[in-house]
Amino acid sequence: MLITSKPESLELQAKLFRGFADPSRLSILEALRGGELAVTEIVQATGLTQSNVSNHLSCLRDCGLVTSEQQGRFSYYQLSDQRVEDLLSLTDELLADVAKGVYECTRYEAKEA
Amino acid sequence: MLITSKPESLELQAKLFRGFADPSRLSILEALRGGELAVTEIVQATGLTQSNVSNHLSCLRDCGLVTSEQQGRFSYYQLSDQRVEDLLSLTDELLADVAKGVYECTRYEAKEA
DNA sequence: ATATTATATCAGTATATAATGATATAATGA
DNA sequence: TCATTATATCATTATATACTGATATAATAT
Repeated sequence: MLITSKPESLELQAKLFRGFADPSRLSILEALRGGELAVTEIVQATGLTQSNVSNHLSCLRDCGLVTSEQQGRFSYYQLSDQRVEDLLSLTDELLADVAKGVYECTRYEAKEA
Repeated sequence: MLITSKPESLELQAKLFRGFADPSRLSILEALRGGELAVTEIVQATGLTQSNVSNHLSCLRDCGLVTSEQQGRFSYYQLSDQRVEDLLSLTDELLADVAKGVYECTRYEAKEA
């Protein structure tokens, strides 16, 4: 096994995963599984603030996970690719099996009572 | 669409994705695609420091993405599930298609020259 | 024209976490 | 025993980023 440190592609892949790596963004993606939604609808569906949703949507769009389309004063967002849903489904399944070990993901062991 | 904010499961799912959302951890996972490795081998394969690798391995284990087995003074790590590889493959593919838009994933638009 | 609605952006704060260097632990070998 | 090797942990620092509240922009409606 030869030595290669972190090439560009790993940075990109990490950024892609980062798009999924936040509960607020996941709730947005989850809402969008039902189809295209305007920002206000996403705000209602998730319970997040408008500002927060807008920031997360920018992130998701920059990550390539969603696409947006303007119609008048509305911006409609949707999942960009079937594989985004596939990733959500796959991790849902995976979680069902390994959830036992995912309580904590810090470098410190779970030291609760 | 009714209102539900962020249930436990979204937190867990986010943590799972977080395991993948770092270039150093991805390089470790990538190394492990070839099969079980001891920590020192991972250090060599990735070029990361021993301490750093050890911290990331703890994270990956806590996230349920890898499992470890002790043999004498060696700890052997391996991917915990075929679906971990599946997720890596799926995002590889997805990246190939949408990479154009993943240059940046900050809330600020890419404002380069 | 003015008000309202939909969305985006900004500045500031708080928190999370990646990396480092040092040290601890524990197994093996001389 | 003592040295070496393999790994884990600790404390610290620096950076990234999630969130908030305020404001800006722009489209529509009255």
